[in-house]
Amino acid sequence: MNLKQLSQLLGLSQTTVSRALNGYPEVNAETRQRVLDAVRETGYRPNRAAQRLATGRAGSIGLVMPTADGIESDVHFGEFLAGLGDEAVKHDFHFVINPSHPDEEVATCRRLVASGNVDALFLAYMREKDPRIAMMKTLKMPFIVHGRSIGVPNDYPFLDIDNTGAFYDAARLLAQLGHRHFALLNGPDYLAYSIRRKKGMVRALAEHGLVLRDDCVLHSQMTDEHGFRAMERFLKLEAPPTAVLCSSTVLALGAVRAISQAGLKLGVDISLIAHDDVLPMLKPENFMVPLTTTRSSLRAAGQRIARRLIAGILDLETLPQQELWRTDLIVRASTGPARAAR
Amino acid sequence: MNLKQLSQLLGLSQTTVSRALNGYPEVNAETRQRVLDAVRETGYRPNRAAQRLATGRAGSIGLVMPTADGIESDVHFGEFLAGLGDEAVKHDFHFVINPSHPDEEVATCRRLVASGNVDALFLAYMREKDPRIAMMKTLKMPFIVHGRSIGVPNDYPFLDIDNTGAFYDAARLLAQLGHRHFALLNGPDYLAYSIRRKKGMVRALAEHGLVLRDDCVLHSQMTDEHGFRAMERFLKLEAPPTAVLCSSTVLALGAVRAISQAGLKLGVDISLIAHDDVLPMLKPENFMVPLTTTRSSLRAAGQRIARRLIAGILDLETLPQQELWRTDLIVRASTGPARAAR
DNA sequence: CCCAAAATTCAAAGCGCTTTGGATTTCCTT
DNA sequence: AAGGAAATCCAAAGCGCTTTGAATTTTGGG
Repeated sequence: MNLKQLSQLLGLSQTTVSRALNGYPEVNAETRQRVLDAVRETGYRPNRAAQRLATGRAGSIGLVMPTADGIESDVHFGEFLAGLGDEAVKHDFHFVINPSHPDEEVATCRRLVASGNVDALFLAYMREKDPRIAMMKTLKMPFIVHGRSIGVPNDYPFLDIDNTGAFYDAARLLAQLGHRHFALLNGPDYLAYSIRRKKGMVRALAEHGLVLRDDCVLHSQMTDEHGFRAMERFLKLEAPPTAVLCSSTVLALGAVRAISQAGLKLGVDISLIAHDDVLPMLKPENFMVPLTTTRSSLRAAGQRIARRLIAGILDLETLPQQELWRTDLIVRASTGPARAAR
Repeated sequence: MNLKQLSQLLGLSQTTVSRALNGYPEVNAETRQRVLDAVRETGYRPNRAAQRLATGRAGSIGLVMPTADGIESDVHFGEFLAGLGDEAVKHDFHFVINPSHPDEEVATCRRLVASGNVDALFLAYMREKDPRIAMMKTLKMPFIVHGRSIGVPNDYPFLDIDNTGAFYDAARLLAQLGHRHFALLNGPDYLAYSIRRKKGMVRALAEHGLVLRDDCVLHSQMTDEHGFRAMERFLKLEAPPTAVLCSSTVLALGAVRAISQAGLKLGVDISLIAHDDVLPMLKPENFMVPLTTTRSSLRAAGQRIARRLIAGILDLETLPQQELWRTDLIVRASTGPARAAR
């Protein structure tokens, strides 16, 4: 059943039916109702490909999923996607997900845009001097960056959380509690948020005359295993850290295990603060020793980004182009005064 | 730059250029090379919408992501998606992901198919007597089911793991070790795999004259928290279970915590076997007490499904229509003889 | 009642690509 | 050198929808 058949059935022109369907004003209310009824009865669905070809719009937003054989998947991606989905489903939008090797994201983005399959692009996993931003600015396609790059003009639409501030606050709290030896379990070193978090931490430490030693820093995918192994390694150092910052509760999971396996008590012998993306799968308050965290819902970010993207495509409303969300520092039992300071 | 312009530039007809691009034989090798060169220089990209409209093919596979505001996201979804992606990226396919409230999956599937945006559909989160299968059979679109429904004719293409067998084996092992009181931490009760796993477990127990008590069964989303709370509850029973089966390492994570919090030793006081989807984020061998598991890589399943789907669309090769993968029972330290049986 | 303005409806022209059916050239064979 | 097959290439017809510009019908004021 296509438009032509439907219009013949109704004894109307394609034009009128099309207009009735798309809410144009110049169609008689009664006629419109007839059309709508016919649609319901026949189950007519416009062919999206044709619609797209005619309008140039696609009804979908594109994203590049960094993945490849042998590359670990990122838990956080799914949660973010769920957020995008919550919002997208309300407007009958869908996503076009283009998998890409992490090192070919620029090319993949370009292809995705050129494919005409998407109305807007979502960019994430920002790197330092990320070339995708400059590229997107040359195209006229709406886009939003989740996160921010570093070292490029800051004049693109983004939604980011205050990573620097979050880790500054966290590190400061621990420094104030008297800790002197710090460790950081961070995300991949090429990602902007990792860089910012480290920077925030280093700044706070500097204000207390402290430094972050290179051998107390991990940069890796955020899995339980990496957290465990790194923490294990840190604890074997001659002056092991007593204060640890984690970029994810998943890393924290492994770290906590290493800590208790070493016979140390979290919140007593060693303090830990993790960044909490509010993954339903793993809540910091449910850890054996509830975790102090810097919190910001990844899912909420996804919802917001979808909202902005869709608004941009549909010219609905003008939402702010740049948002920087604060994180909440939530103190639980995993942080306590340093031993020596007691 | 479109086909018309490109063909004018080359002094050829659109037909010839199109054929050169799509590998048809009736075009001179030299001419083809000229076309290819021109494409490289101009950066011409065919408009997918037009291509789609003309061919009816979309170059993408559709999937429905069950999500909604307030509904927890499923960690396993991301890992599976990564698998799909690994394979899809090799053939320049992408996904169209349609978010849907879990209760409206049938309608969403139908819409997705009707939209003409996808060449094939992937179905997951199968339920008992799942209506999507019958629906898909009436349409002519290729599809693959991840998992199997229950109580419907078994004549559709699927890839499933032997859930019944996995949990049968696991339960039998524990029964043989002398355990008499069992518990099950399972996925949502309406999902087919949950039902099968329970069935396999119940069968093994029956063979040993044992039963699975209703108050020792949890059906829920697979999160750490649910695992923790349920286990906590189980341990308060008058005759607490000494043998636990978990549908996911994520549930196991919470369960293990509840167990050690109760002062019990895993593998000694209580035995636990979890199903392991091989999530990079959470490996059973890294648990404080390494977990005995039934293992089957979710990502591998994703890869395989994408492979079959794409082969189906492109008529590449004929792959088996139904596959049932065995799971590996891997014994680690979380299982031991029952106390009383020592 | 008449006529201009407003309200509806329509025919037809794309959107950019694939593909059918033919036309034109080239290549062999006899 | 003629005839037919093979190799190339092309014009034009869609694919199903939106949208422009115009035609037709209604409406309302004088």
